Amino acid sequence: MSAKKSRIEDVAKAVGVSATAVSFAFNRPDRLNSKTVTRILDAADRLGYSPNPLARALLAKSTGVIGILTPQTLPSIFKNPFFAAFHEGVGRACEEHCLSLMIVSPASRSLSEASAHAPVDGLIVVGLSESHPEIELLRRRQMQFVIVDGDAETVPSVNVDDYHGARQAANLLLERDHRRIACLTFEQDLSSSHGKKVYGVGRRRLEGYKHSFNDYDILWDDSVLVPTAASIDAGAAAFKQLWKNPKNRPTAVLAVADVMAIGMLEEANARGVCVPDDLAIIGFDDIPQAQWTRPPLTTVRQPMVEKGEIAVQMLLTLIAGEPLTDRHVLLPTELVIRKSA
Amino acid sequence: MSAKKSRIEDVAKAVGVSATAVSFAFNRPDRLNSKTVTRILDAADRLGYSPNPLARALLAKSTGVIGILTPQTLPSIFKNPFFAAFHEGVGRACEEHCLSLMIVSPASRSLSEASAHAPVDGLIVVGLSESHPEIELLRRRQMQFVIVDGDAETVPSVNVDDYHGARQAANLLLERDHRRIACLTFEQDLSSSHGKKVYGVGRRRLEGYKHSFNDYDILWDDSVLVPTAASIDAGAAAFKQLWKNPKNRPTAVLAVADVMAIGMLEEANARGVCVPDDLAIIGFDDIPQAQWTRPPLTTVRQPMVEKGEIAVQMLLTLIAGEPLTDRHVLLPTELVIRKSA
DNA sequence: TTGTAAGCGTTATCAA
DNA sequence: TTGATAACGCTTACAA
Repeated sequence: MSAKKSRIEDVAKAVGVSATAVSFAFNRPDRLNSKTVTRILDAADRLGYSPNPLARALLAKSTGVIGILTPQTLPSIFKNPFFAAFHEGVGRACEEHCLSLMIVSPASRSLSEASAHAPVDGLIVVGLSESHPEIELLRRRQMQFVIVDGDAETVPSVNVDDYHGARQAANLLLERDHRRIACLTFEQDLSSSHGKKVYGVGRRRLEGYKHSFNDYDILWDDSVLVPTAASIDAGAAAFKQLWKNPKNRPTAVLAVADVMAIGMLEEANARGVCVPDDLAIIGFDDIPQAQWTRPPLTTVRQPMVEKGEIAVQMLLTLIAGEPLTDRHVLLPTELVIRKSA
Repeated sequence: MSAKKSRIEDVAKAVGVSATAVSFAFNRPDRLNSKTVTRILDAADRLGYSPNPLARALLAKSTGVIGILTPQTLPSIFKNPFFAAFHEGVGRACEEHCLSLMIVSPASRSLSEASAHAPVDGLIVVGLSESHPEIELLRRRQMQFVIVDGDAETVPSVNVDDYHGARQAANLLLERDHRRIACLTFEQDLSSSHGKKVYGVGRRRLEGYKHSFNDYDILWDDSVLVPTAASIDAGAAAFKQLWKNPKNRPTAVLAVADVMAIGMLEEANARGVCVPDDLAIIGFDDIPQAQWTRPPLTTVRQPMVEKGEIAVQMLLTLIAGEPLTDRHVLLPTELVIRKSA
């Protein structure tokens, strides 16, 4: 039915020149007689020819595409406002450098397998630490990449000051005499690989909470932890779980992500539990929605957009083979006090 | 410094076999002595080898990546909640088929130029009609693609019933005796190419408004149109413009996108203008945020997630060379009455 | 069970 | 100003 895609040879034959000439017409028009260029370009247009990007990239060893790799599923990434902001930053930098962006889907495959199939010049890996076995593989394959939101000593990385952000959040609650505080953690925080906690960010936030608890001589008991997926729904579910047993209800909640906090807050509202009087809530991230909840969410702000921009810049200097002035960027966090705590 | 990426030959030499054998070890392990396979895979692992996806794709004529192409900039796409929902649907389908997703950046280039550089198996084109010259090019290049939110008679497309959604929105206002109504339109709606309006969706929504105006014998005057970018900020700016001249203020606003409506609503709130009493507002899309505004936004709902899913499915059958049962999908819209009108 | 050789669609080098 | 030829890194008949 539909004619095959035309190749460089087809154009060459149609015009009566060599393939080289056609290539030149597209890439170095100056090296050809301008009349020839016109003839070639005309024929190309007529035949609907344009150079195969794959063949081109194979030779150039560059596709003009960078990828984002993270263990989460595609739909959950797009549902997550943190990623929206992060992508905005990444997108800004891509735009600036005429790069396209690929969101690599781990799907059923392993991360490294997925990334091995991805025709990208480099990868931004979100939420995985250097010690993760999949990361180890990327490195062995000489893939260029930057870690975002993960522990890294060797590999270039971008992180925010999770620890101090978390301390400020916990301190606010503690100062206000909360003593029964639950923590909504990332699900991965409790899993480990080779005896090391895999997910650096959650661990650092948890450590911040923990140390503040210590300062106030509150004994830390892992039973305060509620592993929660990064979504509104999961936050709502966490509320139900926490509220089930009337004797054991917390007076406050620290969430490692705003989405969880917002889910919890909405569910509390729906059940007639008053925030912050009956339950104080503090989130983390300061996604735009945090301002619009009722009451507005107290949270720890991190520069999500900037994080994305910086990650791309680092990746690009890496790809260019230039030295990085700062291999481990640490961006500040800041407690934003609104009305939920 | 860093050793070059290892190629298939390196592995072959290390093991003392041919490149073919290495290829087989990865792709048809059954065709090789299982011991040989192990030796090869071991060596590959040791050398950090994995097949070059570009070379592979060149041969297979397939990359396992589909692209999304739209005239907007990358950051504005990610800031736009409509795309978040749309991407969620696209992501769901990609996940299901083990596909990765590429967001093609037009950046400074023309759309067709950008897409010509994209190593994808097919494209979902959002917001461009078939008659657009860039689309014409895609087609001539034998690129597989599906149009979303754009007029199409030949090319497969996914759209929602913009016209009737818009009519319902306008009718609600008209029934409630609003007579001075402004319309926030997409910026592209007023531009045209070859004498045809380029952006089908906005045109259809506008036509819906217009016909309802006619039904109520209100004369349509293009001065009610306020071209507005698809962002909260632009919506806020539109409010300022509309409110500038006290004699000319509308009593109601129809926005072709929720983001515009929300920007307008927020700015109205900030200025002490009461919605819906001083100004009624109706949006379009029903993004999640529409429920959380104060007052909650009355709007026209469209199935954004489903739209994305369906677009991918169509694209995949197209790529597979199979016939499409329905080349032009039209999804329903529905007026959601909340409190802003 | 393994290897040889051709080819995927380009671009780079060098010569004409 | 143009063209032959050899890469790029892999897969796949076909042969051994």
